[in-house]
Amino acid sequence: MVENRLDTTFHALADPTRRGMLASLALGERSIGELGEPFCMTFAGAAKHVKVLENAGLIRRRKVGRKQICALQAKPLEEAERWLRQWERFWTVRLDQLEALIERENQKETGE
Amino acid sequence: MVENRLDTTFHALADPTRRGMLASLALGERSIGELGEPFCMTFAGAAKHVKVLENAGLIRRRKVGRKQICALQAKPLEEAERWLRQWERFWTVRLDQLEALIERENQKETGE
DNA sequence: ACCACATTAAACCATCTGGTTGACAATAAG
DNA sequence: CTTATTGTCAACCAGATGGTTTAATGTGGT
Repeated sequence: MVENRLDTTFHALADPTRRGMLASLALGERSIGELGEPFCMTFAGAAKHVKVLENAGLIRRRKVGRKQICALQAKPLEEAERWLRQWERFWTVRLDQLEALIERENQKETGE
Repeated sequence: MVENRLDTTFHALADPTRRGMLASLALGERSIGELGEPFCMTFAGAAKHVKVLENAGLIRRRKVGRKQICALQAKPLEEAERWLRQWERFWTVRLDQLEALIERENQKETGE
């Protein structure tokens, strides 16, 4: 189901555990055990999240002795951010006109 | 499982059909039928995607006659973009040093 | 009143997800 | 060699997802 790069990137980011792991990696490299430690979770469970991040290209692993050291790989994040930036005008330029329009509609309809 | 705003936003974006619907909405308002039309899919199937987008706060609906007119609502996109921008330094400032480091590691290990 | 259209809701299905457990492999250390 | 550490793999589970079909609702047009 998940096919292209944006799919896998956004999917990887749609989970607080994985975003936490990325935040942890932002502070420095971590082994899988270290990455999973903050979350109440089995080692194998954490390893699955790591694999999702790896498949999305968001981290890179290298072996050091018996440890797997993970490091952040931000390229896919850049692509995702570029895609999102495409929509910037919809929350800036159009905001004023949209808001007026929506206000008017809300008064007529739900009034949320 | 899906809890906070970033979760629902990223999850909604992790699907090409839904991103396509957003792209369609970028050109103007659309009914659910119009949104689903480009994708080989049942109406009910398309309506489910629309509901995901709505739950993520990415679209807003209003009733016009017997149609449900959907309009883009970009606020959550802005939040997601802001979160992603947080990582910008990892694909800019650190890129040079990281690349050198990774190169050295690759030569020693896998050589991917 | 009646029919066609736009949408909703519910039941169902296959697959994916996020998590567990337990068995196993590889490496460091004693 | 033996043992503890670090990680992989496969099986399993409950629940979510993405899709279908079918039946029902609401609305507009005639």
